[in-house]
Amino acid sequence: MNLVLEEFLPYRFNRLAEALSRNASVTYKSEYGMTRPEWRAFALLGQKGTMTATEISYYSTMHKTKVSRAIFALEQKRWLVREVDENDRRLERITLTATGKRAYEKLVPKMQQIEKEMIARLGTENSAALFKGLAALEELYLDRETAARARKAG
Amino acid sequence: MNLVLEEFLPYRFNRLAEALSRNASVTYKSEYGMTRPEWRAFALLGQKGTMTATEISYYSTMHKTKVSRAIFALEQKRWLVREVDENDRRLERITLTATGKRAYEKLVPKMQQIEKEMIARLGTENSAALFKGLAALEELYLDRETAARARKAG
DNA sequence: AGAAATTAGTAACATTTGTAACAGTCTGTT
DNA sequence: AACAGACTGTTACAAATGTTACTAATTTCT
Repeated sequence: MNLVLEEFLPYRFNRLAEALSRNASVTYKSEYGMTRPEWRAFALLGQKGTMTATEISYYSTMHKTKVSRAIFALEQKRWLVREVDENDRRLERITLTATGKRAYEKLVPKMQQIEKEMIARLGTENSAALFKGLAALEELYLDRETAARARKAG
Repeated sequence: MNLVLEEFLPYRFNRLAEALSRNASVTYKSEYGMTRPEWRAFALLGQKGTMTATEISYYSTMHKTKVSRAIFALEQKRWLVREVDENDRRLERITLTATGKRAYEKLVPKMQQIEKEMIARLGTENSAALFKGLAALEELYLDRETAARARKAG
């Protein structure tokens, strides 16, 4: 009858997720004034091009109201524009503006650098172990489609 | 210039942390009506015995206002009592009541079972890899003391 | 065709969380 | 002793998030 909180896996994951996010967010927060939901939507738009809010929600695993607010904020910054889809007028096609794309091109290398340094500090062996473990967990704990996307992404 | 959100480590950690927490919280939420902050404080009190709010905050990595609210809720449930420390009257010594301890003894095995099943599903090899990777990350990304505690905890 | 159900996105409301200020207590210096 | 500074825990206020309800558009079913 002895549970040690610090060894409890969900707690360890939460603590690490917070630490890694804090570490990564320094750049997009301080240099670009973005929140985490904004960063996620922004990263997806840069990655995939035109998307709808529902698609952003799906790929970012964020609730649609959160996405709605993030998109609004990015729109205020003039980093994206919306266009009503003429075939289905419920949909809004969301696309980064030229300004938004420039910001994306400047921000992404910095974010990649952060991740690269993290993996470098971990070392080859530890990061191989980590990635193996993460992939296995994702397979088990993310819904089938999400896991398939993660697996395919490698 | 191509960042894939689903491969981005902080995002993967956040998504998994959410999934694992959701999975674990089913039990303490539905059966015991506890929130996550309450569960963390409760688990620590059961684990370590009498503590102060500051100590709970330290070991749970939760802000003191969050701890304050969690303690208040657990007190309403009659699961803990406070006693002002006579040597330093700023401090409150917090201890589980007999009722609280009974709940702890009933809840902990269930939570351990959840974790055990998770590790079993992962398999020996994957969980070994996962634990190795997590330990290495904690070493790098949690502050020195926290990491030392985690390492010592094994 | 036309009613009923579904979908996309937003808005209103409630809850949770974070930030800043606070009262009470203790410590150290003079 | 008395003052400044630091510490513990709570409270008041602000910001973020989640839940529900809604409008408008589309699809489905009869």
